[in-house]
Amino acid sequence: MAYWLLKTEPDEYSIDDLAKVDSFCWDEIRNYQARNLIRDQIKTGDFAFIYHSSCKQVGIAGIVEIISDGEIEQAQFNPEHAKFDPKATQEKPKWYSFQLKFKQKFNRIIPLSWIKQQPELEDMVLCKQGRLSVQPVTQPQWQFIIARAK
DNA sequence: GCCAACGTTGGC
DNA sequence: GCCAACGTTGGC
Repeated sequence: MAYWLLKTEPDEYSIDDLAKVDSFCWDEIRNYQARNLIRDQIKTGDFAFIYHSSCKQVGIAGIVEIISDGEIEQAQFNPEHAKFDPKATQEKPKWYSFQLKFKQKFNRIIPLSWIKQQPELEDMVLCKQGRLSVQPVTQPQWQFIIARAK
């Protein structure tokens, strides 16, 4: 089982929105590093942090469970869709998505500023590479953050 | 809203 | 395949 961190702008879609639905398709990712992780590595039964970016309280807001492997994303084929990709074909899709479901909202956001201060978390992708919207989390990092959330 | 850091595009 | 120009992300 693997752990992940998923960024979202809460003004667009937040942990509270996730809590309202049975499941949700995490799509519209248009970054090759993230795409490769989704296509090749994300599996049913993995868990992920939901991270709120570009907002007042930047940080980790809660936990979701991954409930599908990576699957071909549909928006890329839809000319009406903002994320339509004219270079993608059914035979050669470019982008991938996956399904997830809400597990838990933390009582308080775990702030990025706190994460950056922890020596145990200094190797987190979040600290090293700001811009990756789907990123792996190691088990020690996951456990360390979970402990703080309690 | 600014702007640094990073990713993508496209001419050569 | 290099790299300059451009676009986007995302913290502050």
